[in-house]
Amino acid sequence: MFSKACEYGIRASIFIALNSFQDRRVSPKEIAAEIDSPVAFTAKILQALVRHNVINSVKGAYGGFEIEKERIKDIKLSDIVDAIDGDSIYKGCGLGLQACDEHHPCPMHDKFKIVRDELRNMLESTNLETLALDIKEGDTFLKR
Amino acid sequence: MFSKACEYGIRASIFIALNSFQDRRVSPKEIAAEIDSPVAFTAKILQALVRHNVINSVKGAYGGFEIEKERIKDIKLSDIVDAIDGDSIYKGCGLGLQACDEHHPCPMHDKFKIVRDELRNMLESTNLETLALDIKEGDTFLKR
DNA sequence: TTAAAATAAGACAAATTTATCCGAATTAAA
DNA sequence: TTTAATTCGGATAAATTTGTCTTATTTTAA
Repeated sequence: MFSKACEYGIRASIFIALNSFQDRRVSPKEIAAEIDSPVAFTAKILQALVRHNVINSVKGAYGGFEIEKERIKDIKLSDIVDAIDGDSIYKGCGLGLQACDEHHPCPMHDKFKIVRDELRNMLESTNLETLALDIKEGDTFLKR
Repeated sequence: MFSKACEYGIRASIFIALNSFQDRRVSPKEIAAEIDSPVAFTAKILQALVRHNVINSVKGAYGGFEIEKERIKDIKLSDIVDAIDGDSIYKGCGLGLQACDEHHPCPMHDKFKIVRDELRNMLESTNLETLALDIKEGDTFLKR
């Protein structure tokens, strides 16, 4: 469904949000350990998230990655997916046709549209705050 | 969402079904031309579909690919996806966790489950007959 | 029996994704 | 101002997916 990069990106963003609630910046090393991902690859993904203004980075000693507390509730899963995988997963044609739309539908179009819209709605209505709070409560997990 | 191989596989299967209704066998060349895909790669995918008993092949002169007429309505999209991409797309964890389930859920688990189940239901309730008939009516298309 | 028309299968190549490594740039504290 | 702790960026490599090519095998018809 999502690329590995995107999976790591979502997991990393949740972990960063969780720490930002406590004003803690985290390093790629700490993030990778917590979400069980390759460090250097994770660092690359973090840079992409910084470029897309999903997270912030602070260079130098005592630096690390963070998200402004007030923005945590405004960051949606779709923002992260957009930044890493683009929007084709919840906007494109299920059979990969470039020109697929209502006027020139692929055979799966109508039925796939329902699924795709459900996915889009889910990604656009789920924010980092909600996800981070569940982790905090110990209800959900970021690895295994 | 689906791999290229899977997209080609679905489109090819629909085209084969369409021709099998008229007792016509089709070649990889004809299929690739019709669904706008690379011939040799498509041929590879067809072989995988044969191995998984989704379609039949007949070797030698006057051979080609076909589906027994009576089976067309019994072949579901999920059979094709299973054969080429496996079932992880509509059964696995959205964040790629191996151990994600009700007892050890990832942060997206509950919300993703709804989407995933919708996808599974769609794939399992859509058969080749339905898809082929829409093409026949000129309502839907296999390329562009 | 031979030739032609097909699929089958495996080796190879290109493109993309996933992953690693290293040096440069930046920043805070000593 | 120096040092240590960081992110940033680019080069490289490994793995996977996508795609090509060539040779075998099978089958029908002449």
